[in-house]
Amino acid sequence: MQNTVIDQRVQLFIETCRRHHLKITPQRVAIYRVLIQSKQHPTADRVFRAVKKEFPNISFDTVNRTLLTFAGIGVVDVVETFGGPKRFDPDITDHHHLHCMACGRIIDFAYEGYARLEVPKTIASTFKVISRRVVLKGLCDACSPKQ
Amino acid sequence: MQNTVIDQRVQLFIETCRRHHLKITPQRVAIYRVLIQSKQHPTADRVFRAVKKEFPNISFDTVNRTLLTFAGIGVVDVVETFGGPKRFDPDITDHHHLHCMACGRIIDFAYEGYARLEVPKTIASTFKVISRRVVLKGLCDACSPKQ
DNA sequence: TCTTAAATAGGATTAATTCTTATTTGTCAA
DNA sequence: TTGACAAATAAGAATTAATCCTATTTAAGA
Repeated sequence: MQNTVIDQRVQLFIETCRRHHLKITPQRVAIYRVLIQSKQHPTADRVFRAVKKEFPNISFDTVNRTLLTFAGIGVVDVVETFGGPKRFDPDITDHHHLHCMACGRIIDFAYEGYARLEVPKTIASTFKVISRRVVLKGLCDACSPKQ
Repeated sequence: MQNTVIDQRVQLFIETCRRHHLKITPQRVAIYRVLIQSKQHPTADRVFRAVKKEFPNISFDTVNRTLLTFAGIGVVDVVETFGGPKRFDPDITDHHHLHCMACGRIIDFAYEGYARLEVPKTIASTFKVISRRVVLKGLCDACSPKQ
């Protein structure tokens, strides 16, 4: 990702924090920077270890709590998983996920064929839908048995 | 669920176990019976507490290990979650999920509009799809703010 | 019935997450 | 610019979820 793009996203992030009366701390900015540059839907521990390079005595709890705070104001998403530690997604635009059952990799994809996954009327009347996503389970290229 | 339906499903379950050379233990049958009668996508702990009524000294580990074994042979599914303990689904037919973000309830629904969630070609060529599901996040009836 | 590998119970261990408390630090108002 | 204060942090303790270890038991095939 380009530096200018990163700075733009950080700027938007800071504005979102202000709107929610969250203090702009260097830790929060560093955590957000790590997040938006990560491709792998990282766990809190992965983010922690990456941020630790810049802030050697940041605590795990700060990273974890911050990620949950970010999720609370909608700047990151907690990704659906099938057990194991929580994983975070800095891409909050509409997209879908492939889960490799072998290596655990989660791969983003967009597909206009799913663009309007309309919700059945019987559901829409009793359930307020906030987000919708197609989740595919399977085997990624690297994990598929080669013949 | 009717007793005859339960017995039929248990019979199929037993046959599946035999096909996979798994021993038919009373614990496994009891765990399976609890599962197919549960509507709430229970955690291992919930299953444990339910089975404990019948087997007062079954161990949590047995229940948990058994559930994972069942998932391995495909008689139950591990459901997608957003953190927290694993949850299990005895319904292995194609269906979709609503997740209430407030109470954590997971609601099954079927919808023929999603019946053929075709996979984009670019994905299908690099990823072997095993299952597909629409995951909706939102608020269930009980948790929606009333006006 | 006998043998044996698989499964279980129970407790210990590890992993993931959250809580507690003393200290520090952004932010807002003066 | 400074001071006050609520919010945020660091560090470690505590909790919850999951897994491992080992001695014992048991289902299933010979």
